[in-house]
Amino acid sequence: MNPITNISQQFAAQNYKLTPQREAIVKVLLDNEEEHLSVEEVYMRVKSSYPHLGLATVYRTLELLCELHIVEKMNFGDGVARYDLRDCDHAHMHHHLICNVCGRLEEIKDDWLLELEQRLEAEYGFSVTDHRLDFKGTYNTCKRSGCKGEKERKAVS
Amino acid sequence: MNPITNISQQFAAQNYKLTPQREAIVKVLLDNEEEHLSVEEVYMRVKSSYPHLGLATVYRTLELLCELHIVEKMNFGDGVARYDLRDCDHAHMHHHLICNVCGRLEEIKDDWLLELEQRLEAEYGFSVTDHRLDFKGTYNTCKRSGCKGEKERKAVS
DNA sequence: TGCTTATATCGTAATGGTTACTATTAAGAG
DNA sequence: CTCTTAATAGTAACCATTACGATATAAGCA
Repeated sequence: MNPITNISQQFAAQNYKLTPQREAIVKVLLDNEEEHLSVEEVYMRVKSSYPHLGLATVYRTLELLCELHIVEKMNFGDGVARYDLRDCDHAHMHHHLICNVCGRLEEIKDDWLLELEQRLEAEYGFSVTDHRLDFKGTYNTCKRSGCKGEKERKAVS
Repeated sequence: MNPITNISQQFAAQNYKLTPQREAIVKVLLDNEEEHLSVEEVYMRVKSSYPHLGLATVYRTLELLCELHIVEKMNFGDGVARYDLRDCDHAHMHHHLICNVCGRLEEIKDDWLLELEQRLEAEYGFSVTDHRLDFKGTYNTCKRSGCKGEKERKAVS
């Protein structure tokens, strides 16, 4: 199904309207699915298709999308919140690799934690609704070139 | 070894001094090892043993402790940075359970990810230096009482 | 003991991401 | 068409964090 139609239905299901502004924001997210955009970045990009849109609307819309579990808010420790479309029912099933040297951020789509989550349920009486798994380290192909260098990285989120 | 002495040596090893202010801050961290204190919380507590201490010093000291890998800076999405003493060589070997209902935060000391990290090395050419694993969900013993209620929780980090 | 230099601290002003607020506009209901 | 409610725009306020200038403490050296 067309993802916009799909999201529109999710809005309607909870008595929210998919206004042109909201639609423009959702489109930016869909067009940049691979990236983790900050509010400011979303704002910049949406301006080209909807120049009159206000920053506050971006904040409000992203918060709403979060509530509807359409996007996920995340924080990589660089001082700004970043947003990521959730992949339908695979919701939380992805992890991140963050390179200390070049800052590259790769997403891994597999879910490696099902077994662990079962163990949490059994041993801790804790039923998981979401998780987050980030690895920091270096790509072996990256070890020589000091694009940013580990030294100047700010402390980690 | 006395943890203060140990940390003092780590300071000296990198030509930093363990001033009374810094020592007071470290002591607060040691005395609250189980909690993840925010800067403001550290500031409040350290005031009782060192009333004259300034907020900026807390910020600077925690940043320094971060650089020395004595504490870890983390972000749980509540808008403030929180700090956690690193457990000597087990550095990154702990995970978090965060309860949606009551907001409780439990720490799990085991490292469950060694196998995964080997796989990352082999399949992705990525060598891990640190990781972070947080689970969100609910404790089964917690399901009834609506201390905070999931509804009013802010969107997740 | 004094002088010099570097390091830390203090208090506060500035910064910048985020939130709150007021007026205005658009959408539905009757 | 009018009333009511929801959404947006623009901006002011908020608050955690950082930067800054002045003062104080410690170390090195004569």
